[in-house]
Amino acid sequence: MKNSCLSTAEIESRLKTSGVQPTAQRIAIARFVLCEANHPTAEQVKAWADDNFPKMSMATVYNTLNTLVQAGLLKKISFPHMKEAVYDDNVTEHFHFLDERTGEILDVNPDKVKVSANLGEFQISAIEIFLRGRRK
Amino acid sequence: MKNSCLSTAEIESRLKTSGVQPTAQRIAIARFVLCEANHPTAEQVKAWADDNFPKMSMATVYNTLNTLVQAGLLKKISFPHMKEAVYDDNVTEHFHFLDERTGEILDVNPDKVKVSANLGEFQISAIEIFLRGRRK
DNA sequence: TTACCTGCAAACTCTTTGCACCGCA
DNA sequence: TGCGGTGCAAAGAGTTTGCAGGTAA
Repeated sequence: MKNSCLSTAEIESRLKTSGVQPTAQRIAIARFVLCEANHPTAEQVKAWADDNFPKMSMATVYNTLNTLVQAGLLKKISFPHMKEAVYDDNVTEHFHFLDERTGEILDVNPDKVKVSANLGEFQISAIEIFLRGRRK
Repeated sequence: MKNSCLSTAEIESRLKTSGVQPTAQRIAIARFVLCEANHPTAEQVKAWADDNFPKMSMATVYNTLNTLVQAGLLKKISFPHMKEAVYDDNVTEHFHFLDERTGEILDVNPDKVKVSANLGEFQISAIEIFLRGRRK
């Protein structure tokens, strides 16, 4: 579990602030993705829900995740090495590192990476970086 | 059409060299992807085939593209802004730039981009960079 | 009451696979 | 003749959507 974990009440408040009506399903999923999970897929959210919530359908999982993305609480990301999308609770600009040994995705603070590109007549508005490697 | 365009005979020779039996369908697709197209999707290859080849099925398009990828003549890539895969005839290391105005994908020579990252205990084995922007 | 959310199933897109047929070595 | 490639259709994964019923303000 992440150290920045929030209480149910805090999740509810964040949902309201973002204009999302806080239903039981939304609070549960938001809490899981924002507090417990690390770049989960919809499948993983569903698996968690099956163990911790009575009768949640896959459609509700997707609908809820999409709602949270639209509200700006999550980012939907697709990585080159997997076909399913993952949901990232870190909505600030950052990069990703894949530990090829464990398959784990780690966030990389942009401060850790220096990039400079000169594309002549093309003006760059955004940069996405995906690193692979392993623990030394 | 790209300036590095190859004749049918040259394509056939490249296929043989790569251990791929040069059938009519494979020569046609290889020539299109290696010479005419720019990061095409399977759909675009199929559309081209419908106009330039008698009766080629979607399965053959996919099978052929996969064969060419396995032979090392193409790379299959998925970009964050689209769900279908594209096929890249540039198999050397390089990055990509999306012109947000036209949707066009441009290859970026690694020389044009300087990256340095310090991830402490994590050793980086590969870097993928996707740039977005527009022509000035 | 009314708007909105949920569950289910069906649809949809992209890609792969099973199988019969066919052609070239 | 036999191996391998092709075409077709069906299956498959991931995701979205339509609709009926339910729930909360």
